[in-house]
Amino acid sequence: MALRISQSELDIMNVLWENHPQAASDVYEALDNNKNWSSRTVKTLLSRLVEKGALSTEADGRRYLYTPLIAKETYASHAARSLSDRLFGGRAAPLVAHLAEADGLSDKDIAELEALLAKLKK
Amino acid sequence: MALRISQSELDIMNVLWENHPQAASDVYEALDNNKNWSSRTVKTLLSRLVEKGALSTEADGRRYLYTPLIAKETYASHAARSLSDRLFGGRAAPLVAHLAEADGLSDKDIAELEALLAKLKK
DNA sequence: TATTATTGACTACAGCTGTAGTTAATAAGG
DNA sequence: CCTTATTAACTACAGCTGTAGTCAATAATA
Repeated sequence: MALRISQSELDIMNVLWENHPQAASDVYEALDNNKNWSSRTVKTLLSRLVEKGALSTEADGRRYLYTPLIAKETYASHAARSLSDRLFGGRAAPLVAHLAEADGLSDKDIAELEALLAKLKK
Repeated sequence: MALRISQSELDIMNVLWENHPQAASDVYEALDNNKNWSSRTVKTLLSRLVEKGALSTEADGRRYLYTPLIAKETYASHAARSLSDRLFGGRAAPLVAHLAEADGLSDKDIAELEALLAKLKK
């Protein structure tokens, strides 16, 4: 349930949510520009995610291909709710207010949110 | 900058954001119903928050009174942004969408968000 | 076939976290 | 004044995290 995914692990998950299955080396390269980890570090994080049950492996010759076992949606909903619970007593509005304040919502963001709200009202 | 506040520490901060300054024993009692920590644990968390620069202390006889050094708003904005960055590429709309999906926005939430958006558009 | 590169398995290690226990000083109460 | 309760300081310790290094097997290459 709790399936705690750490910051660094989340970077790995994001790569695999984008595209999967992928081998460790693929993940390493997909991260390359942003992160400055050694390939060992990527391997370690992958192993930990497998242990935690966040990734599955499938053998591909001598190596593994990794695939997320939990959907990004699932994790995201969980994380979003957890944040709003812990900081705002579960209220979404203050959270959005803080996002807006932190560096502003674009016009596109605003339009998207309005559309979303309209849909929710129905 | 990064000022990492852990889950448990955040529970302490929430108590002190509600009301401050407070002594360790006050914090302990304010938490009592929810959490099942020993008073030692509360003290440890308070000390760590002081070390981290999240709380200041002021002597009150033989004990300390604790006061937050960072505002809840500041921390909340930071945390909200960090989550949306790490999961949604900084887009607020998907985050709200996930909140909504996770257990629904109340009518009041929706009204609040609409008001907020209206204000942002100006 | 001998060498080199790749890969998973295992090991490392310090700092953070959750969750206290122990000690020593001191304040309060009888 | 002696006993008890309170409080901060220090210590503990396992599990998680960030960030790799080493080893051994095997695949690829010369």
